[in-house]
Amino acid sequence: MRDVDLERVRALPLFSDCSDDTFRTLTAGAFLQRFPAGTTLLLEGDPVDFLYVLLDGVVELEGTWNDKETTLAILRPVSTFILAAVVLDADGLMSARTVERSDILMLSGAAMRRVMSEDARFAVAVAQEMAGCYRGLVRSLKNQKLRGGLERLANYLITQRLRQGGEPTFALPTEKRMLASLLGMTPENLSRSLAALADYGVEVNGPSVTITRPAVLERLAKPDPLIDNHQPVSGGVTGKAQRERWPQGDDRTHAA
Amino acid sequence: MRDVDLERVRALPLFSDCSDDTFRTLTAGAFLQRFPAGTTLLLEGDPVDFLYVLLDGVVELEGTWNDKETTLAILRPVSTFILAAVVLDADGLMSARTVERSDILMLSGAAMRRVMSEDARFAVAVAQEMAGCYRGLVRSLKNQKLRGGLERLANYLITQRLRQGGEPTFALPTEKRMLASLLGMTPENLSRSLAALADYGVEVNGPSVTITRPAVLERLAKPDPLIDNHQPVSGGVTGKAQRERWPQGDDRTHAA
DNA sequence: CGGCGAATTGACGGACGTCAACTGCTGTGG
DNA sequence: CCACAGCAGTTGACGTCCGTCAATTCGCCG
Repeated sequence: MRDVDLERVRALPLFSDCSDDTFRTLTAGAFLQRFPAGTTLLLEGDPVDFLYVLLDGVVELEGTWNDKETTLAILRPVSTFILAAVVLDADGLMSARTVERSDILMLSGAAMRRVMSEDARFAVAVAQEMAGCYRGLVRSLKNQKLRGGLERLANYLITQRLRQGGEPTFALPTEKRMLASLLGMTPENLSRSLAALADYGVEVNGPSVTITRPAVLERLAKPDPLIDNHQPVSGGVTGKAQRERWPQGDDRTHAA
Repeated sequence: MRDVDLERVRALPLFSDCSDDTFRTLTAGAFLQRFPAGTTLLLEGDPVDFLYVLLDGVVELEGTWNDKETTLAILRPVSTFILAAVVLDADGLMSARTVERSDILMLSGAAMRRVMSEDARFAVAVAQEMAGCYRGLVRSLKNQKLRGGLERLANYLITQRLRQGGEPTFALPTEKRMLASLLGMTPENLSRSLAALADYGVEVNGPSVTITRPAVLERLAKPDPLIDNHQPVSGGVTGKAQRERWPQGDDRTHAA
């Protein structure tokens, strides 16, 4: 395993604060693996033996019931997933699939649990990570229950624009069918909703979206700091005025 | 504060494993307070200074957006809430309201955070609690996105019956309007859905519900261990056969 | 060049929200 | 003690949003 990758893992909030000993123990038994697109890493209901760390690529977390499935999160590097199942040594509640070819680090779940009780700082970091994930899900649930499809889409676009640097035009991060599932609608309906947003200054061209009149779109979307987590991604420059309106700094995007 | 109450708090998974020192530190600065029904304990977006422990009564957690509100959880004793905000020292993402007169223990959030980094066992317990809450929310989100209103209701009734001891007739734990909000529907629609379940052997009389043909109702509901957390509540006796079908033992019902 | 799957569009139906009227219960004040 | 206001719950009518089915186009990869 390359030092570069090790550095990137060490830089994660989850690991940045633990002792060198702890970090060595965790990474000693770990292995880095490259998966092709479309690989199922973990099946809903199966026991979870590893903590996964996505270093490169894209991973989808999905849930199933009665032959229907829904996307619960779309992960990009660097993020960890299925932490909750690891902490509790329980079966996974969702499946994990690579969307593109992905480099994934796998850390022994047993080692994680062992090390937690020895390194309080690490245990605290795990608790904080879990808390951030929890809050991400609270946001998702409010988003789902309180907003209609069009509003969810509008807010999603606003969030994406900010996450990708704030330029008026940006690219959708995945296939539209997956995006539809994430937003809790059918692909057909996403298509129609995107068309409907033309009236609000949204131009769509394949995966490329440009927001020509942000103010108009915002009046429809009514974004809310208690639902939409507009934290800028690494490299994003956040203006002072904006930081004041969106004071949250915590919250992971998700991750089980 | 009475010893009886202290014992009950100490018995919670969150506190059962920490050192006496830790527990004393936490409870030293704590106070037990009795609130009348309908009291807002915490407003969405406000900073959170305390970890709340519900010792008696009923508390509702709710979220708001655009003049609409939705119930995210209904808590009964003994449970903690807004742990996530305390761990991250962040603003609450949901409001908390007493539904009935409630006895609530309030623990200093600052003390919680301080003590976590000193007592690894406690930090682990916090991480586990957060993980359980997280998984509860994953279930909620799947429930919301994958099932229709009637199916959510049917599963809710099945879960309630099991939680209350498995008798064919049991009582709804709250007003129907709040239940409707929890299930993500309007009161009118809950009313209609309950009526519709008559065909599946459900008899409703005010707050009292009796399930006359469980098998028929289950065929509609299709309960799933990866969504419905049928863990029996204290005192509930779980048969062996059932334990095998529902092997989960973890997961808190929710709690922020 | 042919085929498959993603995306779009239209037509249709069902589920769910909204509005309104009515019932029954409870607590309050004359 | 009764009248009445107020609210939870129910029921009906209606409209809208959204899912389903089908047909078509487009781009990509074999």
